[in-house]
Amino acid sequence: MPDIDDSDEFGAADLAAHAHARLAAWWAAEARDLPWRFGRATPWGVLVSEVMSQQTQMSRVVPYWEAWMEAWPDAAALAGASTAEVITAWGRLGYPRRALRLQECARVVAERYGGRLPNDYDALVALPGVGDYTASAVISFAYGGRIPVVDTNVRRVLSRVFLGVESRGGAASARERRLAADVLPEDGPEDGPGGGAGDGGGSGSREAPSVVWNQAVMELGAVVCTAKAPLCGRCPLADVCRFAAAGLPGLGERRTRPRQRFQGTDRQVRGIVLDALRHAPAGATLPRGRVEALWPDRAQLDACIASLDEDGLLCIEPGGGLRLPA
DNA sequence: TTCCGGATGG
DNA sequence: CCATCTGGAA
Repeated sequence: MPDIDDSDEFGAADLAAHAHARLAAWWAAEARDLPWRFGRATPWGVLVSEVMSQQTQMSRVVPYWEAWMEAWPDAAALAGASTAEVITAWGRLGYPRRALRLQECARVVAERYGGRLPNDYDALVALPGVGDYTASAVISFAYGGRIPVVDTNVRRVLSRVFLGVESRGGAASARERRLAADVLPEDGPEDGPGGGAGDGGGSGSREAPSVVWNQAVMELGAVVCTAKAPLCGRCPLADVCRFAAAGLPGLGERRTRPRQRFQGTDRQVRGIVLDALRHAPAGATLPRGRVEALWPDRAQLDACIASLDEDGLLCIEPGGGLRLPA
């Protein structure tokens, strides 16, 4: 289905030609040297980096990723770890359910795919903890495949540059997805899959234009084209950006819902409980008395413990003591 | 005080 | 739609 606004389509395609070259040059000069970039990580390592990065700033992810990959270099290794080890190693990255899903994912990859991460979208998106974003990111960044990668940063950048408006909260709109597909550069015949990480000798020298574009758009959104305070003075696309040309209308107006505070929420309580378990001796049970001292609101505490139990993040012993799952 | 690379599963 | 986690920086 073609875009309703034809003039917009042609305009976008025109801007894209400039944007591709500008962003590629910017990426070559400015990309942060993260350890899973430039062909230095296996596809599995790239997947781990994406899962960790979904929830945490890169600067905090890097040391966790390095320790994690050293402990469990591939899916088979992670599949063989105990759940308690995995939860402990996840540390304070946050959203520990994702650590469990990553291990479930590793077990599926190990058992069903012989330890090799699939390289097709349908197989990837069927893995535990892998949705559209992560599947696309793995195909592009790890396998060098040509596919749009759409996360919040990408939506914000593309919407600003090509449409001149802020992207809206909630799921990506059909128009945003179409835009991401429309402006994705074509890859030359010699730029096909395989140029990325994983196979290819690890030089990481030449990535396909679509791969560079995907990474560069995300990077631009992370460090320059930020939500509330974009650094247009340092943006390689500033002179072709429709949002800048329009005077940044409605800058930062994106969320429909005000952000939930953290203090006093179940999320904080769950974090406190899990952190106590991480610091208990390996395999030990945290006695009920110690558990009750963790949070003054007994009803909330017990509700959170029950939800952690349901999530598989801890086990409740008969006397009310808690321990990490085996 | 608000913001960060908010995606995934229910 | 809704819940999920953390801590440092701006």
